Amino acid sequence: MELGGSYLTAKHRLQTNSRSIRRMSETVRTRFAPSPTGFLHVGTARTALYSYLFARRHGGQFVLRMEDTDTERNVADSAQAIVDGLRWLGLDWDEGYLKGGPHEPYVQTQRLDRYHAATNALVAHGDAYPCYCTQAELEQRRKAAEACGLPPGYDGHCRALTVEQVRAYEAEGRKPVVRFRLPDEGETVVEDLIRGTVRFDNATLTDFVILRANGIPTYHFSAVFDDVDMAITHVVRGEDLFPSTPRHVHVFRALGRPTPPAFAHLPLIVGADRRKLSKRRDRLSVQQFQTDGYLPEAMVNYLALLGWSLDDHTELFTLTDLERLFSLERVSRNPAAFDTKKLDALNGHYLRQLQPADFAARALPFVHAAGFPGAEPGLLAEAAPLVQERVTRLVEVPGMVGFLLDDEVELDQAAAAKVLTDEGRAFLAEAAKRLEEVEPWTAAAIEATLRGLQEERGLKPKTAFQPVRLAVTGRLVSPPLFESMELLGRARSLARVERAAGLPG
RNA sequence: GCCCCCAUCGUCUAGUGGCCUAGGACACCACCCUUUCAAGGUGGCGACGCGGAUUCGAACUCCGCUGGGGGCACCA
Repeated sequence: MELGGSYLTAKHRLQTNSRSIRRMSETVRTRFAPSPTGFLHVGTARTALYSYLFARRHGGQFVLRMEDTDTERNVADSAQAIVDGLRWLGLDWDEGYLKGGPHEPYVQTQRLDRYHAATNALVAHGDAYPCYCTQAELEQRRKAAEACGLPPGYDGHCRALTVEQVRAYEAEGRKPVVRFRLPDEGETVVEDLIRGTVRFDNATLTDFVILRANGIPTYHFSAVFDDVDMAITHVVRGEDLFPSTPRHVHVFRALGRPTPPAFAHLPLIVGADRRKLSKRRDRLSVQQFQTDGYLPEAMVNYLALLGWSLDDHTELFTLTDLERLFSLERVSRNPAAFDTKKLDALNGHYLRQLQPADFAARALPFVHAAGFPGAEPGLLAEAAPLVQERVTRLVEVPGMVGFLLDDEVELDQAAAAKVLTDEGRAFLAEAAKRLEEVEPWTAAAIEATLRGLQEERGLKPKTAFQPVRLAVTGRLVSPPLFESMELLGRARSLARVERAAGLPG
């Protein structure tokens, strides 16, 4: 690209670039445009969800675009991590990154030639101009302005440079940026689907950089350019971008789209401390929730509820439900605090709803990772009904089924001291004998036998059964006892009961 | 400092002038069920930030205040 003198000579107004005129098509097109600077953040994920849902609800298209113009902050593999997160949540995109489509490429650093052509045209048209101010100069003037109580924005220093001034700067070896020229007077109106009509006084808006000295555009330009180029009809994004929207409105206009897309600025998600979610304080990445044992169904449901509601009582939604019911009109305007408790409750709900085989399949990786590489899905599926209503997250499953997987269980010492009294051990000894006779080895038969013995001895159920539970599972808290014994099998159950019976009190 | 947004139980929210002595969910507490832990059931605790104005009547409208959040980069 060329900068400098060429801008000054092209004083005539260019014909509006026909490519940038793109009527709002009837089909809704939304996009999710993350920066590959890390993992998929829960706040970002919610933005993606709402954007996706809005497109689906209206039979439109959902586009995935990578905004990697801050090359300093790009993190290797993070685009893939974001994609993985979206796929895990079940948010499929119709075109874009990794999928291609009519507006390729969908990675901004691969679109530099387009941005250059467009910024050149903007300069020629008078909507933008090269600026040679150095960072140090800007900083100095900003401070001076602030000292006088003036806004810290750009002061328009390079707005009307003479040819001589430009030559002088060029001779110094300065590399210019390109700034977008904003009106000094009047007001800019932003129409927002969630916030309504907001007016900004143009006097508070200052010229901003759209092309860096290194030839890479800034977000405020590339995002707008691509939204025009990709025929995006609805921009759904976080509220943090709301104050930048008047700038964008002007760039849309300059790019030949006098009516910008519809905007929907979502309220921010804040932490339990009501402050912006922070990588340091909060668990933020969708992947982290995945490895902590949350189900995508729960995550989607929770995120949907975090700033949106259907009515005064419906709380459970599948992604498919949401694709039918979601609406931006019902998005809340106040920032929502991320509350893990509610997520936990939803996760427990969805965990309990899973078919045993499905539950087993989802829990298996967690069981394997917890030190039971030999665990079989079949056994897990059998144990599922006992475990499902007792866990909140998948990571808790191994702890619950460990006694079925370990050849030997280690008895909780404190529990043993409490429960393996003389009375308890006597019960265990007799129980072992009777258990040998139980036929068939089913929970019902085991229960009948043990309950018979307990009543015979005049013991309270607790006094009788807690020692058995400890013997069989190693703990005083476990899945239902008789069902567990059935699953464990006669041989292992008996061995454990006998062993505990013989232990010294 | 300047600009913008927001304001109902601890949290997510319903509520768009009378249906509200403000509804639901999560959390919490109690009870029931029960061999443990859960799950489930029943009940309870718990909110319209403050001050004006409009109105016969304000959670709902308007103004001010207070409080919270966001933004003012060659980050997005």
